[in-house]
Amino acid sequence: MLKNPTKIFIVDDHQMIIEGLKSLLQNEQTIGIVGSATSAERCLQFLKTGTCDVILMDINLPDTNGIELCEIVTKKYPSIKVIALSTFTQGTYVRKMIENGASGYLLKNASKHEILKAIQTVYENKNYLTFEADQALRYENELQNKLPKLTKREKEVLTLIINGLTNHQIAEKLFISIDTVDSHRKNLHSKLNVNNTSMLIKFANDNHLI
Amino acid sequence: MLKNPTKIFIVDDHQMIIEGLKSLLQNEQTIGIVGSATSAERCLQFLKTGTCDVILMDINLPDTNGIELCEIVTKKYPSIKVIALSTFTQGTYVRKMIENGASGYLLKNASKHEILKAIQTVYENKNYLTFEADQALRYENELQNKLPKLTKREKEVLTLIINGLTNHQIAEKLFISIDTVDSHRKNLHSKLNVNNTSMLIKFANDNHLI
DNA sequence: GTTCTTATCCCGTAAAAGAGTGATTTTTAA
DNA sequence: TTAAAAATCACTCTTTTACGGGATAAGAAC
Repeated sequence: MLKNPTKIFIVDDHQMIIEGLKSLLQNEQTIGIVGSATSAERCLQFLKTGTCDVILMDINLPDTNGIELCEIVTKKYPSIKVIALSTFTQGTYVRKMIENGASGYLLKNASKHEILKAIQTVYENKNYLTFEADQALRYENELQNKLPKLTKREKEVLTLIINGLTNHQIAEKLFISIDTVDSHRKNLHSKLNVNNTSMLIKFANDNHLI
Repeated sequence: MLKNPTKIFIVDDHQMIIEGLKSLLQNEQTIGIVGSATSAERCLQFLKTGTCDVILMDINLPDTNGIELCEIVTKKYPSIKVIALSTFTQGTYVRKMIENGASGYLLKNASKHEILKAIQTVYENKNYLTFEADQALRYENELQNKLPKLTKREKEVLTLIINGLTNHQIAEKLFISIDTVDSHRKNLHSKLNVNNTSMLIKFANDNHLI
């Protein structure tokens, strides 16, 4: 008994990656590559007339980024599953793709075996995260939970501090008193456990607070 | 009259890229792919027994990075030409690869035509830089020339400031007087045209001074 | 051999930031 | 609706920066 092959579409601005994937997958009977695109726009163009089951989608695209494209596609075509393709496993990327409807996350050094497994898994309505992506996600959650929560105003003040403004200038910009700015600053210091401006900036940069 | 095909070796930790390049280049009579590796170590392993004319080399490798590998290969096997492969065109990368012996720089979204041209160019002992890499290099040089030159001590002090140390702590660490630290700080301010610590840090970060 | 750069140090003043404590109002959430 | 959290402002005091002057010695550059 022969199944219909799973229809795959590839979006990546690197022609080499597209060729690589085609080359890796072309001899598989269970799947068929129905097309590819090097930009978000061309991908959407294809979907107007064509169809597919699974999209292998690069995160870094020239026009729209993969995260937005993912959102558009999964909302407009709920039956299509998206697997994110990336060189990196930064927790934020993984999280954003999942939040925007991706069902899977693969690294570009994935083996043929892993790619096939990912495709099969998402085709069965399950999620597939490559090991590193899963780790990154857990790690990010862990970190995020350990970081003190800054209020909206505190973040605002912190941003201005990082941009080189003095308390006086910040006060003017936000239409508040210098004492208030000073209060926010003191709270930032005690929350983040630092005691001068440069340590504050260092902490913010190190932890991508802004 | 038939020429011997140019022997190509590929180093990239992404199996997809290797497959893509092979797929793109396999039908070219002028070149022949003699092998590939997913790490610097395996590349060096190959070169002990095998040979090639041109190596297409990814900059970001798991073990040694491409910049070091490039240096090793071009010193040990001067007849081999290296073309750097990268997703990014950051001036520093381009410069470092060229400094370490690379003859070419390609982006991973290069077309088949450009790849062939690059291979041919470096095989003729000339250099090939993709447009973006060339631009990035010029831009970096331009920037570098515009930036004020900091002395060794000033950079040292700047680094410590960025790490959150006060003048007092810096003075202790460098075994100099607080007044001296203050002088360096004043010079940094006037050279970089800023007037407080956070602007100083911002400038340093924005221009990759440290 | 003289000038320029670098690194060092000192003085003094004013401004800014750091730190403690307390208090009021508005928003948010339980 | 009531308690908690966030945002606001005020006052004091200390420490740190910012910035204006200098000055000196060693070494590099010319």
